[in-house]
Parts: sequence; structure tokens; C-alpha cells
Amino acid sequence: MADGTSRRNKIIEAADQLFYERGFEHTSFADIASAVKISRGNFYYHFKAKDEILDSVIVRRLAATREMLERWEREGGDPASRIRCFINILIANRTKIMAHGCPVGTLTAELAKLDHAAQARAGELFTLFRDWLARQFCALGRKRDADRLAMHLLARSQGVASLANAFHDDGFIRREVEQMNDWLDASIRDAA
Amino acid sequence: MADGTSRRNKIIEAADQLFYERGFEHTSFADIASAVKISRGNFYYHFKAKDEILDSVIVRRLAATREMLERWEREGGDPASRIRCFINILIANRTKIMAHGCPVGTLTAELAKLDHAAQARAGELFTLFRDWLARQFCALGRKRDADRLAMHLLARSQGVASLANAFHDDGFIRREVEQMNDWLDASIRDAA
DNA sequence: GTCTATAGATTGATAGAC
DNA sequence: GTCTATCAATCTATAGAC
Repeated sequence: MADGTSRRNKIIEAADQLFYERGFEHTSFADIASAVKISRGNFYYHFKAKDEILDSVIVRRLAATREMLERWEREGGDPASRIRCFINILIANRTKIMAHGCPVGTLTAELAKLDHAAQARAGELFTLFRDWLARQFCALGRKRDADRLAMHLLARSQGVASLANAFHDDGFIRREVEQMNDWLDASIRDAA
Repeated sequence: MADGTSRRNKIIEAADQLFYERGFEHTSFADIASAVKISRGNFYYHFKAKDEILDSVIVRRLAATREMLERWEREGGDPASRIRCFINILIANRTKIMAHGCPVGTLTAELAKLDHAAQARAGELFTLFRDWLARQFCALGRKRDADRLAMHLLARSQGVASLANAFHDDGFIRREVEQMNDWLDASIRDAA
């Protein structure tokens, strides 16, 4: 295509957004087709089955996440500031989080209920964050318990997203983010 | 019925379990009917529509939760021990949580994606825990920030459930529960 | 590559016999 | 109260014209 974005990519993009907003199962081909403005039939020229779109969406999210983490690695400053980039997602994306939860957490939870084959692939999204955070804690001198700290922070952010979604509470997110930053400061002090 | 459990209740019971294990939308009348061993048609004698079953399941969960919280209030000991009853759910229900997540959090998240009318009713489940926890923190002398502490603890437990579900990690739950208990000890010290 | 038409299965829901 | 039979809608997926 002239704009460099293939129709296949546009389908994945639309599916990505709809899966986030409405959930995977609740999103039909008709929904995606009408969002991209193509016929339902044309769909199967690009994808053999619905599961194949899900796979592509996960691959897209994995790539976008890797890119974001690499950007933070390059431009985020010292390891503590990089971790603060992660914590700050809750603030930056608060509107969407209050409306639809965390895209990683809600997809993982839905696929677990469906006992879906792509469950493991979706779990890699969490692993990307987990390993990246653990590396930052390593660099902060917490090599021995870096993974534990990474999982703790990941859990905290998941919990905030979950309750922010349930209560639609903007102030709650800000308070919790402040506490997570305090917790990070204390973790750094402990390492010294 | 002779055993005191009406067929209507058996339907609600089966639906409750299936909604937890497979999700609300992914559970069909056929699934529930085959679990209760009745015909699909008989269903509509007891419930007018699927949403009505969801309402009944939420009512059932609200009643069960109130009962549990009242039991903790009576038999849980001092406020700190009562809060530990809450924290301990993560240990007691860890197998189910690793398989299907938190029943409250996953239902709330699903209904938010569906933009379902029962969203607010399901949110009351969270509110029950929130208010009960806040009362315990009040009794601990943290009257001024009781709700903040309640929301924090609720978020922590949601986060643990979410990651335990994603990683199926038993040890992670135990470590986080230990940290939550440590946090509670520190909160009590701060109040003194 | 994109479309229309349609198959085949499942879903929520209804009607009526017993 | 419970059943069978069935409707109408929706969904994934396919076939074939252009």
C-alpha cells in the first residue's frame, strides 16, 4: 500500500484494539471487518482462522513491548529512572486502564479461562517485563533478589490496574504510584 | 426438594462455578444445563434470560462474602488477625487462583469489557471487602487513612492473583503473602 | 485481492406436549 | 416442572464470481 501499512497490518491493528477494549472472544470477525472497512470474506485471505489473528496480535504486542523496553534502556537514564518509566505507565495510560484494565493482564486472564492454546504466548508479555525489571534491579545491586523484586513490582501494577478498572478511581492510581516510587527508593537504600 | 436445595439454587451454584472457571460469556446454557443435568428448555422456567442468572450468581456471591466477613468478624480475633484472614485467602485458594484467577477480579474485568449492565453489582463485591478492611484498619487506630490502606491491600491481593494465574507459581504467592503480613505489622507499628 | 453468497454449527430464547 | 422441538440470530469458515 501507498502509506506503507498493508491491509494485513491494519487488520491486526484493529483486532489489537478491539481485543483490548471488548475482549478476544467478544470480538467477532464482523467487528474487525467493519473497523477496517472490508468484507468478512476478505478476512480469510489474510488469516486462516481467528486464532491466527490472536497470534498476530500477540506477536505485535510483543514487538511493541520489546521496542518500548529498549527505548527505556537507551533513554531512561539510570536503572532507577528506568524502573520509574515502568511505574509511570499507570499514570500515562490511566484513562484506558480505568476503562479496560491492563492489556496484558486482562488478555492473560481471559485466555486462561478459555484454556486457549495461545495462553503461553500471551504469558511471554509478562515475562518481557519481568526479565527487564529484574535486569534493572540487578544493576541497582539487588542481584540476589532481582527477580523477586521484579515480580513484586509487576504484581503491584497489576493490582492497581485491576482496582482502577473496578472503581474508575483516578486518585487511587496516583496514590499507589507514589507509594510504588517510595518503595523503589527504599529498595535502592537497602541495596547500598 | 428433599435435600433442601432447590433446582433453581443448583442452577445458580453450577453457573457460579462455570462463570468462574470459564468466564461468563464463554459459558452457555448448554454447559450449565449439562452440569445440572436438565434440559436447556427447562432453564427458562427458572430464569427469563442469561443476564438473570448472572444477577443471581452475583447475589449469591455477595451473600457468601458477607457471611465470610461476618464469620471473620466474630471468630477472627483482633483486627490484625482478621486482616490476616483476608490475606490468607491467597494461600487457602491458591490452586483455584492459579487456574482461574480471583473470582471477583476476573468477573469485574470481563463485565467491564462487555460493558455489561451488571458491572456495578459485581463491583459491590470489591466494595464489601474494601469497607470491611477499612473498618479493621480503623479499629487498629488508622482511622484517617483506613480506606487507603484497605484499597492498597486489596490491590496487592489482586496483583498476586493475577500473576499467580499467569505464571502458575505457588512459591510466588507464599512470598508475597509473607510480605503482605510484614507490611501489616509495619502498619500496626506506625499506628502506635 | 476483494467481493457476495452461503454453509454449518452454536447460541439465547420460545412454544407447546406431557 | 420438565421435556422435546424449533426459531431467529450470530458466529466461524468456505466457495466461487469478478
